[in-house]
Amino acid sequence: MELRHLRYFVTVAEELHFGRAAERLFISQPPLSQQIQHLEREIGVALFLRTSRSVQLTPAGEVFLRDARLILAAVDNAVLGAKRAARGEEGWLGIGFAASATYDLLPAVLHDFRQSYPAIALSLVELNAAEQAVALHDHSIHVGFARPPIVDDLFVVAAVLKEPFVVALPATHPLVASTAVSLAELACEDFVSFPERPPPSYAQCVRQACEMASGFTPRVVQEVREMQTAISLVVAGLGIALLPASVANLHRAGLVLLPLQEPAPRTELAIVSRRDDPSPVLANFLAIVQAQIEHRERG
Amino acid sequence: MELRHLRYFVTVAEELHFGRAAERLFISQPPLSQQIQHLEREIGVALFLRTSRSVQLTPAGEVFLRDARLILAAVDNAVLGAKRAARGEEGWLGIGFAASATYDLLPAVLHDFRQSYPAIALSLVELNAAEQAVALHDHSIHVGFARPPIVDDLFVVAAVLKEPFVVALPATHPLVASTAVSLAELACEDFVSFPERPPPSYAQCVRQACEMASGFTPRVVQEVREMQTAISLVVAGLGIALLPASVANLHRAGLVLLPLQEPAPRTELAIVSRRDDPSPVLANFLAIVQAQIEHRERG
DNA sequence: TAAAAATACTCCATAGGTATTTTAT
DNA sequence: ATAAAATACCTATGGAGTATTTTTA
Repeated sequence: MELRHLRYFVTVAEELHFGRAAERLFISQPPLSQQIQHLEREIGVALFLRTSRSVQLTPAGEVFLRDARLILAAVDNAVLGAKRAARGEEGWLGIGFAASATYDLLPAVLHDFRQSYPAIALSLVELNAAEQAVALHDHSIHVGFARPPIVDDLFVVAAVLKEPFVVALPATHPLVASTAVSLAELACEDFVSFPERPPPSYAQCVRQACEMASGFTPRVVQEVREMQTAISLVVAGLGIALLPASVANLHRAGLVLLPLQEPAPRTELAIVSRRDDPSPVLANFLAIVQAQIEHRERG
Repeated sequence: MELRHLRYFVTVAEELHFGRAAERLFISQPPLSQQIQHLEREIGVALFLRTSRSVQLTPAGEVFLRDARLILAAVDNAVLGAKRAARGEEGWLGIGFAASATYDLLPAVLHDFRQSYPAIALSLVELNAAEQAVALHDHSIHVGFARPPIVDDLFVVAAVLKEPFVVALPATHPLVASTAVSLAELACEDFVSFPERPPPSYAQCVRQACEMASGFTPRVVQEVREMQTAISLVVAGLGIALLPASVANLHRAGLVLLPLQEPAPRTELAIVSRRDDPSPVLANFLAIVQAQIEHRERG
């Protein structure tokens, strides 16, 4: 069976007259009769009751007519869907993000993207940089947000953000009176930090920042995975933490966030995707990210 | 576009290899490549990204693959549906029934029919005999239950029931002490009855029964459309009524139903359908009715 | 008898086959 | 160098056209 049979059948069912139906289909009447016969023979059921004076649908024909119309509409719809998908307006986008990834840029980007492409299904999954690389490889995500350095020729990496650090202190800490803290002042503090392995990781950024700027290695008393947990431990007095500035959104009673004295090291966030990913959805997403970044740099 | 294109596309999408896909489709590779190209040209979108070493779906191809599979499944399903409809297992059946039609046979028939053909949509509508004739003519029902005589060459009429009358009396009526009543005893009673026009009607049956058996014409003090209403008026003491015996199911406080003395006239119920209706659903329904009748005659 | 569907045949467009070329790894 | 898709060209199936017959209202 071919769509031709369905198109012909629907037209005959609408006209209930082979001659007029053939006219509408821009073919002559005999081949139309034949095609309908082929169709009936193939499905093994009479669809029309014909006399030389009248054509009417059989009950099977009525049922088949409904289905045939749905199928033809589904075909048109599939073509439109493919076109929409080619424009990146339909489909899905898998996004991986590190636990340390911005609590500020990502929500804004997601909001903008939803606004522009409401029909795209978004799949968000928290992954560290190494997991993101694997997920990009096996196509389970299209894009990842992670801390550089990310080195893989399969990927394109674009820096999206250079955030200053903030020092997270419990409200009881002697430094809370300061307006800005220098890294050197933190050399003897206990640190709450994050897993360094596998690299690249945010914890690495923190350690390198301390080593480069002030020559000390932070003494980590507690390792956690989530920003939220780190803050809880700081509030509980287990230590202090260096966090990306965007966590300012996560204010909490008993928590004080102080900026570092300039010139302060910064932590970078990058967006990673496959160089060979042709997805227009991805292209649209990257464009939205770019627009959001530019908007921030201007505003 | 033809279903061939969809079948070929789905196979290539499954194999991601034109050569193997062609093998599975029992054609050679070049025409397969061509058909996919035609498809892509027609919908104006690339569905595959090919190199000489690899074939992969574009995002548009992924979306189109889902739709193409649904369409091909819908086609198979439409064929099965038509076959089921031809066997009278799918479709709909419009049933008209007179207000006086049995409160006994019809529910039993509907129950049996539902049991055997659960996928048939039933459309029940209360119509008098004249309205049923119109509805049968314009195909808004397939079958009607009405009182004979029904004379129209377009129709086949089959008697399904010959019911005795029962006399409906208020509990306060002097005759309630009797075990059976003769029609002659009712000559001077006030009657609650039903519209005689348009014929044929149940009210005609009642009048003719009285005239033939006892030579009187019942004095109708109130005309109603529904059996339920007639019973209410009888209970309220406005008069008596001759009802078909099947209303015994509609018992009510203050209502007494008495049989007529034999030989008593009977009222017939017939089932009417179009002689030219080829519907296997109708055929199945008539068979169920027949089976129910035979079951009653035996039981 | 007339309108309309079916049949008989003819033709050609195009699906599909074979041979070969191109391309990317 | 090789595997695989694309291209070129040929063949033949079957869809569509024309002429005619059959059917029934």
